[in-house]
Amino acid sequence: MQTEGRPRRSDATKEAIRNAARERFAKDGYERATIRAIAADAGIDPSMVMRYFGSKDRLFAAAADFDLRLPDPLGVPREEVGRVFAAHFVARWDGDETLMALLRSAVTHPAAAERMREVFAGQLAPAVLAVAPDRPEQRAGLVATQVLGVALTRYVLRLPPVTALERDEIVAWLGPVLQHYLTGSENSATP
Amino acid sequence: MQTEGRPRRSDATKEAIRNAARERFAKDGYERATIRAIAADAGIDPSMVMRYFGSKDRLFAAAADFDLRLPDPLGVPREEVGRVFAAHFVARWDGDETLMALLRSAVTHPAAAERMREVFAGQLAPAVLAVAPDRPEQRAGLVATQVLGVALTRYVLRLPPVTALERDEIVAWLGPVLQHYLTGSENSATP
DNA sequence: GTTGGATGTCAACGGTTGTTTGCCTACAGT
DNA sequence: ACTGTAGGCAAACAACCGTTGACATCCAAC
Repeated sequence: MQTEGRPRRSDATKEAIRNAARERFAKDGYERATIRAIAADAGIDPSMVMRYFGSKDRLFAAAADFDLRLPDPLGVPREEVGRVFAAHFVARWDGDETLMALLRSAVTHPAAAERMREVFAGQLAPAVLAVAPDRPEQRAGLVATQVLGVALTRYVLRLPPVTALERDEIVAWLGPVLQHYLTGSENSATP
Repeated sequence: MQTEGRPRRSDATKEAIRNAARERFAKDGYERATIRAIAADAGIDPSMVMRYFGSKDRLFAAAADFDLRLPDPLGVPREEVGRVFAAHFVARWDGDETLMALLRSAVTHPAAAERMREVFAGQLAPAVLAVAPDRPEQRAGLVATQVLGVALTRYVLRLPPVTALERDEIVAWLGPVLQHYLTGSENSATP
């Protein structure tokens, strides 16, 4: 199957729609992000969105293609992997609003929730497996609770004490916790 | 101001509406939970919802009145407060769908997000203050990240590794983490 | 028994949504 | 220069939303 033909004149429009959709989904969630508003942001007619993406669902799928870009855990000392992961996640959340689009939409839109599950099962779980062969899925799940909890309270709910934290402070607090989940045991305190 | 008159015949209807609204808001979030669907669940006409609650916003406010029911932290030994809090939260999430209604709605509805901030500022922060006078708001915020992260991944996103955990296992993993946030310091590992 | 307010139903309004259809324009291949 | 096709726009569709007002019905107080 050929996915890349010769560049077409409409590629720029398609890209503009995708970008506008990402912003709207990130800011408003799936239901409040209307095709009309997305089209207006992209400077074109709503029907163009349908022509190029078929439906709102498929537009969302195209706009919410997310890559965690996790670092290779084998490159860092085992006792620092928690801090490295924490630093990576916090930096990743700030630089890309795709996760926000995914998070805001996943709460009410089943397909978005499924995509979120795929991201963590397909990207986080393998990385955890490389550092902790003992019950890796469970550890990956626990890491997800803490990491998504920060994203939720900081960027979506905007709890004042959490938004007030500096990135360094978050990393300093979260590092030992993720280390606990990655290399600790159920009954141990933080390592 | 008198808030409680003689019992009226409509009190049962009002209560039925509130219960149906709580369920719908918990399952579908604010926008997808329609007044028509709520009224159908309660077995009455949609216009009754407007008569008794005025608007959808005020119905939500009435249905999402949430109490964390936190235990008094002064009643438990200082080194066990993390585990006690963890056990309480996990049990609290299971028994009451009001938090789910609040969480699912807060992601897209600003008023619901504000209510969520009030709950944690007004109920969690004071409890934390009693056990940790040093930077209590910050610690309360950190506890919120972990606790809401579990609620999000377990009950909303339904990440398989998290839903698979038993309540005891969650408490065992979360206890040291909350203890870290409540009584630890930024650079310490073990509390 | 009559009256008056509380309780409830029915139908409709104005607005917004995702999606479809028809038509016009502009450009690339011949 | 001509033509076929891709790019783009405007209008409309059917469905659904929150909300409103007019009208029926019940029950309690006089």
